Amino acid sequence: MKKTLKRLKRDFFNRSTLTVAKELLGKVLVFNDYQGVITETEAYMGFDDPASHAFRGKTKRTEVMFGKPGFSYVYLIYGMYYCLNFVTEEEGFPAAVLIRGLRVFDPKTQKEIHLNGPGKLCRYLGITREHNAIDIVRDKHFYVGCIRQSMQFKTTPRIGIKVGQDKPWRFVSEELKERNPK
DNA sequence: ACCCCGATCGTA
DNA sequence: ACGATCGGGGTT
Repeated sequence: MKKTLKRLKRDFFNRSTLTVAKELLGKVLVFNDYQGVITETEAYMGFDDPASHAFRGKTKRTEVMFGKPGFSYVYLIYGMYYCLNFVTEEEGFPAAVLIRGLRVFDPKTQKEIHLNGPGKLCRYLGITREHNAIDIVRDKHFYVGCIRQSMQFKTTPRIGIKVGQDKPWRFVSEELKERNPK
């Protein structure tokens, strides 16, 4: 019996970024033939968050962060990895949630694997710059669905940043048996 | 035109 | 602990 997967609508993303980041844990990311449970997220938001790409104002790259909630924000980091975010909050307020961890069923090994890390996650799924600024509330092959309620999680500072470490805006699912990255 | 450096990862 | 690798964004 297949569980029904209810797609998250615009209203889900049009809320406080911290709320969206926490509630995305346990939700199902659908990307083409892949489905995975989100296990780790980080929030980047507003004009007062120095770690956010939008901190210094709107640019070509960060434009989508200022746009409507429910769009993807994909960028290249360190010249070799992509990172996937979902835009949150009302249009004009720059904010997004970084997807850092995913449990997926690997068709090759027939085993569930844990993609821990935003770069590894995008590399495995095949997410690139072409998948930036996609409306994941409307797209047929790229969206987020819900099969269960909420998950237990812990809260920590964000990873890999030199500023904004005072903000505990990383959320990690407690159901993980694997060690935490870093 | 130039330069610095990053929301990472794998190897040492 | 460090190198790979390159585009974004600030500065000249």
